[in-house]
Amino acid sequence: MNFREIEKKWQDIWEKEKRFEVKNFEPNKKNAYILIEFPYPSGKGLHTGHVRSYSALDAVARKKRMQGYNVLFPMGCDAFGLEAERTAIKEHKLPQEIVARNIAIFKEQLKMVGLSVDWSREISTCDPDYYKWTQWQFLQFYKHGLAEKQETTVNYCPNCGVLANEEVENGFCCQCKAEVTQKSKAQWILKMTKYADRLVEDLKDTNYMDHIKTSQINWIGKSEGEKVTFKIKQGGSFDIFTTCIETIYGITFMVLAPEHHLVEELKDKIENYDEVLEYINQAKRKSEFERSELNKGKSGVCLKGITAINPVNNKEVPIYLGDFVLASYGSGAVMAVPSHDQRDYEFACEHNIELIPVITGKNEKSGCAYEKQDYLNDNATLINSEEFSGLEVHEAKKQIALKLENMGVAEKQVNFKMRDWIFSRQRYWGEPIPMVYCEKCGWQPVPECDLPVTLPKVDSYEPTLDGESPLSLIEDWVNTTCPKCGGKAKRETDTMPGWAGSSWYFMRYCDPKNDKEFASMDALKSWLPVDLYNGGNEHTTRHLLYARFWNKFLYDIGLSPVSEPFKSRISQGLVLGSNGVKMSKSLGNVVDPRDVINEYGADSLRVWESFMGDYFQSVNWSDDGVKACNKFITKVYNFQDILIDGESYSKELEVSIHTAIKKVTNDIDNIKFNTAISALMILANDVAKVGKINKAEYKTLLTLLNPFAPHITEEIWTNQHFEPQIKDAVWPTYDESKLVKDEIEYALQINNKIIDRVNIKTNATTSEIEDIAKNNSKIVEALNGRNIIKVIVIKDRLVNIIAK
RNA sequence: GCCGAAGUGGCGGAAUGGCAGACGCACACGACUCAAAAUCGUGCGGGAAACCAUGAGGGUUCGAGUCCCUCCUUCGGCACCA
Repeated sequence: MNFREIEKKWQDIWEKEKRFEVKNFEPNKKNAYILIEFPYPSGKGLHTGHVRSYSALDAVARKKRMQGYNVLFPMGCDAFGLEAERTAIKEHKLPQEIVARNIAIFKEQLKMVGLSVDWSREISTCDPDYYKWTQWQFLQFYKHGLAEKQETTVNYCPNCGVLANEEVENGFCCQCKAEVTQKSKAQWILKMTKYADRLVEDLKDTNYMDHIKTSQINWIGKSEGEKVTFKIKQGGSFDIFTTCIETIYGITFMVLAPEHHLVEELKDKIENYDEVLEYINQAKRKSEFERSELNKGKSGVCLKGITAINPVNNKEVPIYLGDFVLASYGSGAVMAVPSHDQRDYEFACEHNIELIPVITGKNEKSGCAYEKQDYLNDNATLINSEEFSGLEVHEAKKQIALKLENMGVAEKQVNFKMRDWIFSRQRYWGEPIPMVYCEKCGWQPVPECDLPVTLPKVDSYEPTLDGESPLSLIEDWVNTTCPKCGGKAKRETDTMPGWAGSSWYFMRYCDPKNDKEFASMDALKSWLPVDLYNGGNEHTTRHLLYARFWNKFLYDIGLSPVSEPFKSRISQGLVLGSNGVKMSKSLGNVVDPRDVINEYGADSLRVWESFMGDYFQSVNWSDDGVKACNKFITKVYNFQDILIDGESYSKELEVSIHTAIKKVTNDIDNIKFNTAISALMILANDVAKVGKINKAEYKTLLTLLNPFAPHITEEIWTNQHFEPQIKDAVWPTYDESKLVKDEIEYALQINNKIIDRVNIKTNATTSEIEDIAKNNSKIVEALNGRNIIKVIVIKDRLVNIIAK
């Protein structure tokens, strides 16, 4: 049988019929929105790992349609990004060309899989008709005060300009191996932190898998504590944030981020300023990630000649710079309590600073700090803390905070781990940020009627050495007029990050051709929220957060109908190469779906990808598995040879059929595709054993298999002239009463050891079952006169007799 | 370092706290064949057995792959979260 030929035939028919095109409103039908993260069309094309989620979610979509839903199952491309730009530079082509080429490959691959995608809604983030609206939405952020320019640091390579984190390897440029430093730069940011609380709070309105909710919550990282002002003896003051105010009497030093403004302000008073400068320069060479690694040692330098005053007892303590303190979190300064914080402890050991224990309960010589998570559980009390000594920790926390607040040196503060979203990139291949700078009027938004601000086509779009975007070199594009005063002005040359376009694409799918607005409210109302959103694990924190934030903002200004855009979110496991390593071109373990489809057919590939293992876990690719699924499909195909008449299920297959319907239905709903396929294989085995199958049974089998193997099932269905056509077939339902067998086998145990197995009538009562067990001859023999202490009856499973 | 996920036969993996290994691969034997492939049938964790087996060690329970604690290993994410 030539699978490929059959599949091509049906794919052409579907396309010609526009079988999967969907209307926004379909009277008498409920809408369902099934979404897969749109792929980034890299030059590598899709590998069999991508096909796993596509075939799985396609099965969900196809089943939903047969259950009477109006299903939106769209596809598009996340086309802006670094890789296309790099490839373009390497191949001396335009990124536009590279992307067009990659999209063509990717579409060819996807179409061969036979997905029920509505291709008429296809979008691409680099299409001006699309990014016009990304820009328009940025302007709304700006107009509502959520976008502004702020000083941030960027990775800077003297030869290659600004680098992405990804391009920095151990502090060196991945291209030219030059040393990378951190450079200060004004960049556009979106004030996502304003939404931090709601982004945590509203997770309760979603059905994300628990670990995904946890990831979101941890990323946002809300913590409540005190902001405390410390005076500097030599003049001035600074703020710190702490969640452990109860340890304030244990402070033996303070640590500032190397970038802290005090260093500059107090430079005349710092006795070892040269040494300090040297340390700051060193810190500039490290990325935040490197600085974050505890095992890199506790580097730091003492600011000699200046000291801080602990407001609680006026004690004078030294101030250090330490690169483990980040300027971007809290106030860029911490109070250090080495007896009760491990990191402070290690820093103190390194720099020979004293320890003052202020909480009871732990041997001081244990070589580590007695930290919050431990002492909070120990009902510990304070020591060495003046009037607070003897208080239980929770009480001390309250009273110390109160005292400091009354003194006017502290206030309650909520901090978030999450930061505002740095939205500028000094890159060519992204959406131009639609802002104009006028000497007189400052930053001005491009008038909405002038959107999109299109990317100019240029010859050179390599990053510039002055750290500006390559767009800055295109003078006739940069120079423009001020929308406000009409005078000379310059365009913003930074572009948006790849995350921008992907933060709202699911909305555009609802109304992809709209040229009046990014999507009409009616269209959005009919589809949102997305019922099932699937994507990679690597996107369950950042992309998901950005998209939720973006939507929440649009919701607030009345442009999105829902406050949470995704009802549920799942993430598929990776498909690794057959050697158990992530598929990559350089390792030569990439499997192209086109090769598999040409050899075994798309249906075999799809069934195998569903069957290969738990959807959420990673799994190794195997060719043998495709072969096995091909065998299974062929077996179902060959049932045409043993087909007999019959419009209702036969007695012989009735239980098998109802069992399969129940299992496949529930398993698809619960994202357990592997056991759904297994249930279908069991049904096929039962049919083979019986040696015949009637029309009603075959139709049900084909319907259940259709979401996974849509081509071959439609081929068989059409060959046999089954009525109605499969596209109008209705998903079968099962009858619970038909699942009940007359008898069930029970294991009879004594003290958890199996003594015998017996069949017991399904409708037997617990006491009847107990009696059968007690009177069983093998049990009686094994008991050998021992006393029965307890009998445990587990319905449909076992009886366990506890005897002494 | 932090956050998240996961470790079950030769392999991929099943298993609402209840008979571990469903379903499939590989393998072996048999049928069909001159032969092979395909197909069909049988067997298939270890052990002669008692028993032993779900990364290691503890715990809860009549009963633990599943729940709790301590470790080890692998994978994904990261912006040290004070």
